[in-house]
Amino acid sequence: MVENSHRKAGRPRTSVLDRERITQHALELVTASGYEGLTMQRLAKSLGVSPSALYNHVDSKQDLLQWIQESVMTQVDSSSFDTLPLREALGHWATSYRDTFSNHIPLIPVIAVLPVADSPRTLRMYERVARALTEAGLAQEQVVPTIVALESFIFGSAMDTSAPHDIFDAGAHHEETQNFTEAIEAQRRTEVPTSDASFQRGLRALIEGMVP
Amino acid sequence: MVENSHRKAGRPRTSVLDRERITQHALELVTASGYEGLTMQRLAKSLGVSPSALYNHVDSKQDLLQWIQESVMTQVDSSSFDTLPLREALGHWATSYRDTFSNHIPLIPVIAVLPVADSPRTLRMYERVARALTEAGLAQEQVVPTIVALESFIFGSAMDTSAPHDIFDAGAHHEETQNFTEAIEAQRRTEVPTSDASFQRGLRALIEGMVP
DNA sequence: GTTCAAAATGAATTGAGTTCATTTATCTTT
DNA sequence: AAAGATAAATGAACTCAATTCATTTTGAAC
Repeated sequence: MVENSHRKAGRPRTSVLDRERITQHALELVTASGYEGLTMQRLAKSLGVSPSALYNHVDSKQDLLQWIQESVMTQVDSSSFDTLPLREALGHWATSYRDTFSNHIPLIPVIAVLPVADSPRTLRMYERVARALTEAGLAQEQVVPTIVALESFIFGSAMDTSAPHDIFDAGAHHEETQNFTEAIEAQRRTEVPTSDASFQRGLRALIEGMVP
Repeated sequence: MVENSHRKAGRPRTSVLDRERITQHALELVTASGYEGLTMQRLAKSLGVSPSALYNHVDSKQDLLQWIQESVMTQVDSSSFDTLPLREALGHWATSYRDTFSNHIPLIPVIAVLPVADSPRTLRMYERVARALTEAGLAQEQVVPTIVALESFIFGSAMDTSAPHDIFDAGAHHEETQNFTEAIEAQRRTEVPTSDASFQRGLRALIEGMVP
């Protein structure tokens, strides 16, 4: 464990690095060149420091990804629960959640498996949604399954946004896949991107089917 | 591209390796020790061959993962569309799909982004579902969004199954997250695993809300 | 038997994350 | 002001991936 908080004795040299600066530079790297571009070496260079110096502050790259998650989480907008009726609020929140993580897909497998206690912001978000669902009269034992189902759909949909637009091209197999091929064509004619149409459609169904 | 199929001239030595044997051994490795255990080195050793020999048959590890995907896809059961009413059939299919990929989570980001033309079996599965939806009278331009929404939910839910059971422990933050904490407790009392309850609940909502 | 080309080899390359002994710099204490 | 304590930073090294390439092996076709 790395501790940078309560210092006691014999002061060391003042540090160039701290969690905030590291996270900020990591996010800049990700924005500029994606998660493939985020290596400890490059991050160190961006901070003007040697790679090993990072390990005085972060335990591992996994750890760094958690810091990034916590930061990215601030982009998810939960404010609609204060201003809109439940169903609309859920729609806004879910959309914001998906759009945010569309740009941070490699975080998803990390998040999906990590204890929420490590991410206060995530926890606060869950609490806000749970409160809204409870106040709307949803049976208490259904609150968590409802949130998890929505989140699973959101994560899956976020990954879907990174699919190439021609992902469904059947290539050589058009004859054997008539129904599917024609459905693709029909959808294409609507001129709505498949991932958006799918997200809207699924989200509506989930909310109407699970939320009072 | 690697071609092992139509041979023409000057016969070389008979190969120890082919797609089938490579895929089979890769799957054994994955089953035995997960995807972290699947390295080209270990795969080569399992096949009694040097790592570089693999590259006469596979272009890259990505390629190998696609082979695995194609093989794993056979475990997804689409037969219910021949025997059950649409909604029940979708339920069976989706459940089988999720259960299959619960054991192959690292494949999900690979699949989600890859052209389906590269996976004949996936394509056939889509065709089967598309046909069922079309025959049931679903508007043609809604067929693909319906499938994609279901699949996003399935993938997200599959990832969720690998979460630790105590993922929602709020740790030190119980006071600030009353609603959520109590919801967790209520859900726990049902003695149904959270991931299963969530999947059932979301799946029902999606089917009822999207399928005639 | 000679030829030819695919298959297999093994050494080398690249690039990642991480560790560690050592040095640096600054605060605290005397 | 000097000494002591200690976090921070360094640079070299280590491990372990995937992948490449020059070379050798080998078995079918002629």
